[in-house]
Amino acid sequence: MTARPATIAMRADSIRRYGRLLQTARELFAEKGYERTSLDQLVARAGGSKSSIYAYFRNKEGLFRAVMEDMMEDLLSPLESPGDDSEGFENRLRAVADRTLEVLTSPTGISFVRLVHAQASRHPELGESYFRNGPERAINELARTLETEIERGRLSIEDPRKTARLFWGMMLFIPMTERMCGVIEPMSTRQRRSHVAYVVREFIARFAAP
Amino acid sequence: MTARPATIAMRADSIRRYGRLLQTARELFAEKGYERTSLDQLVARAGGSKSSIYAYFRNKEGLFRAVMEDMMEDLLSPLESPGDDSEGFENRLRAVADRTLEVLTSPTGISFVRLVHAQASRHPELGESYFRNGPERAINELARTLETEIERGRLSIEDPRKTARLFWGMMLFIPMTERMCGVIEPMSTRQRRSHVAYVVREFIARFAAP
DNA sequence: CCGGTTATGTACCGATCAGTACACGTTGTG
DNA sequence: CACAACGTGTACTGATCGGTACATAACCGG
Repeated sequence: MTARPATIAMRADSIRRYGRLLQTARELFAEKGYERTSLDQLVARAGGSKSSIYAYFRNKEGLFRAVMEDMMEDLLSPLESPGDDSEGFENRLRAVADRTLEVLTSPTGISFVRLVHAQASRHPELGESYFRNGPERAINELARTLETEIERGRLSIEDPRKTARLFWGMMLFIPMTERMCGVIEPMSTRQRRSHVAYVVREFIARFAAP
Repeated sequence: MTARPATIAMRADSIRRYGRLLQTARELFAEKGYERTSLDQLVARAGGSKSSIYAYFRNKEGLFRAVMEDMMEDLLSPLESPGDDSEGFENRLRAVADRTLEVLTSPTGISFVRLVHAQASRHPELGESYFRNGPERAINELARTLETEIERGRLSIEDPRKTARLFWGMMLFIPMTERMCGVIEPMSTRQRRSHVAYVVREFIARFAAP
């Protein structure tokens, strides 16, 4: 297939091939789902051959796991930025909420969550891993932020973790559902900002200390 | 396959066969998803033969659409109960929220939502139809209830529809996500009641008129 | 420059799929 | 009772799937 005479060293070439297979598999799984993606299609689009797939990933399931790990890393890493304490509670909340909403409602994010939900029964460790590193982490980190804000006397909250769950629900549920059902396009920056501003404003107003 | 001599009139027999195919297809799609369910499996479990499937549903896609319409009706009908005005706002809110949470986090509900989300890109009308008859209706009905409560001076809310979206997010997002990812079992009645009571209490307390 | 090892491309395999052809048995009608 | 119409079961088809055997090509240390 590749007309390139391959004068380059095998090592580097293999790495490139590996990355290309992984990237293309990602696109295909995102477009068509796991079952509707065939390895022949993957080879046709990415180049190389099925032998490479089985050498690198053992089988289709192994390829899927590798793709999902790769996607998870890419999607969750933007959410790790620590948040600058100097910008104040409201701005920090807005920043982290906006990043989260952006990632989750993006085409890649929606495809990823669809794959996780659809395959969670066959791959329990996938659903578990996503939940622990995604939603649960977001809840815990927000809870810690809320605690310090409580100590400063700015919020009137009894259980920070439960309240963090409420916040993420208010922020994400409807936009996510709309995107998952395909009734809205990916959100523009303006739409996102507007939604985030509204929810954060409501949240702070409603949960502020009297 | 069926040893029954079929002395009954064809008409009634066909109806039973139709219903049995629909019901069994529903179970199979819920268990294994659309792509992993084969029509041979369906015939093996439901009895009858593939000819009947193609006579009744035209093809596999038609069967899928029929199954999803059937499931949607079953799932959404419990949510139509009007709600008794005499029991007061808080109790009505609790009742409708509990029914909704029960339906959506049940095994059937989770399977249905997974199918909708997974097939929404290939069947835009399916995602649309679910969203309009499910989430959107729930939002609109809650918004109407909120409006009357605002008029009575009990709530301090500017935009009832936006607030209804917040409420459903608080109520459903985390439990649904946990179920979709497979990190919790179906909720017990106690768990559901407890969650509903917490969210409703918080909601009313935070959004009450001063 | 050479021999053994590894990676890759090609051709193929059995299994399984959605969909169909066709013949059989049942049913309502003359 | 006979005949036409219809619904159903069986057997099949061509296509496609994941996975593999094998030959070839590129690399390495000697």
